[in-house]
Amino acid sequence: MDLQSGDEALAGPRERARAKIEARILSAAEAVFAEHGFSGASMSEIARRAGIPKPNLHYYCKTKEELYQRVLRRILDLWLGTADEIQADSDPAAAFAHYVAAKIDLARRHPLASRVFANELIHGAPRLGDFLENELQDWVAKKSKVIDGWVKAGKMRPVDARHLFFMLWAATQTYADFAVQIAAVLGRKTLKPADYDKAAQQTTEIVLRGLGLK
Amino acid sequence: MDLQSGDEALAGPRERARAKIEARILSAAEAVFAEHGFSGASMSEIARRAGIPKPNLHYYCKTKEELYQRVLRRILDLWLGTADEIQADSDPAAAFAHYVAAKIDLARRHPLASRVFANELIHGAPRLGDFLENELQDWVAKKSKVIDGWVKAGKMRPVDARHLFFMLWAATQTYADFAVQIAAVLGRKTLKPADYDKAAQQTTEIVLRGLGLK
DNA sequence: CCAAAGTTTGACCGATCGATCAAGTTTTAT
DNA sequence: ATAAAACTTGATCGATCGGTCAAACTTTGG
Repeated sequence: MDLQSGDEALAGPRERARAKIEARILSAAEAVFAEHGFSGASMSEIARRAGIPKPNLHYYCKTKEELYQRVLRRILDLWLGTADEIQADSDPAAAFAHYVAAKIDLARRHPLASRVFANELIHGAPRLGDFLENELQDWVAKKSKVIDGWVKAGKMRPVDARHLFFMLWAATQTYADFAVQIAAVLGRKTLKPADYDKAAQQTTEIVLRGLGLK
Repeated sequence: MDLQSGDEALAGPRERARAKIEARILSAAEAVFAEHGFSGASMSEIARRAGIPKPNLHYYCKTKEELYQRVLRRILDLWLGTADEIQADSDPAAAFAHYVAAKIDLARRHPLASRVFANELIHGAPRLGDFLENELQDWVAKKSKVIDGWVKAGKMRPVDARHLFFMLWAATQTYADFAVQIAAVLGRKTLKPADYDKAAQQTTEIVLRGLGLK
């Protein structure tokens, strides 16, 4: 037998199995939290959806609170990861078009994450810690300076950058958070790729024109 | 039965007392449902906030489900009651400006109602019945025809009316549903009247210009 | 090989939930 | 006045919740 095989030293079967099951747990938890909210979600259902007994779930995540925090953290990092295209030397029109497209794409590819975050906000963000006051505020301040610069340079119409972000966030994330409503109005069971494309196109059109960029 | 319901001024002291306590119950329930969602809300807390013992609450509303439905109904009627200004013979610019202002005003004056509704949508609208497929779809179809008419008459740029409504709903209701986030970014504890005014002004500005109405 | 560490699981606990009951009090109709 | 109807409330129920425990099983390191 190959006792000297080095593969296992880097990532033994146990470590790999643990990573795999933790991923299944976080995925199941995200889905259940998105569907039922924190209070409505039960550890039993999360365990069932993850395919493990409930005490086993508590072995990996001591409390429901800790599990929720881990799910939430992953979502916040996903959230802050967008809008790299809003830079001082970017072309405003292209940057906003790219940002809207990226946000709509996020709503399409990660609707559950968006819903967990939205649910947290709706209920007053009791488990968000200081994310809003620190990380998010800093993020907005940084990006707002860029936009203010564009305005001062005469590249776009004067605008309150923070309220502009509120509008962009709302207009894009609504396709994840309120997909049920949108699908019903459009007469569908679920949203189709063409719906997201149309959303991105029209939102971009209105916003660019509204900012004097088209 | 010689008594016709509906007119509280002509009703006896008992009817008036009942109307009063039922209003207190619905108000308390709306607040608790908005804060904790359906699952997270407890009949005990609703009773406590309404100032009555729990069994008394069950006397007026047999089940938590029934109480929630009554709260929800009131909200849906409030929701459908806006946008009377979107009529074929209206001026598009004035109509949209009025609609945005009315929606922002609704977010300011009834944030709890908006949050209960948003919470319901986020979790897949399991208790909305056929509201989305019937009442709301009809509402949107009617208003969309008006907008399509404006487009055909060359009064505004071509636009998908339904996606336009999704954008307007999102951009306005975000000031109710995600007020915590917006307040944090703006560095406030709660939103000020000036914040809502600025939101209405800038949203109107961008939308009108985006639709070629300014 | 063996003992320690890591992992899995059925059974179970106290707390809280929505809901009910039965015995009260108050109001209404006659 | 009186009985029926409407309303109030402390006590309590079964169900479900988050979480724990102890006994098993599996993998790891020496």
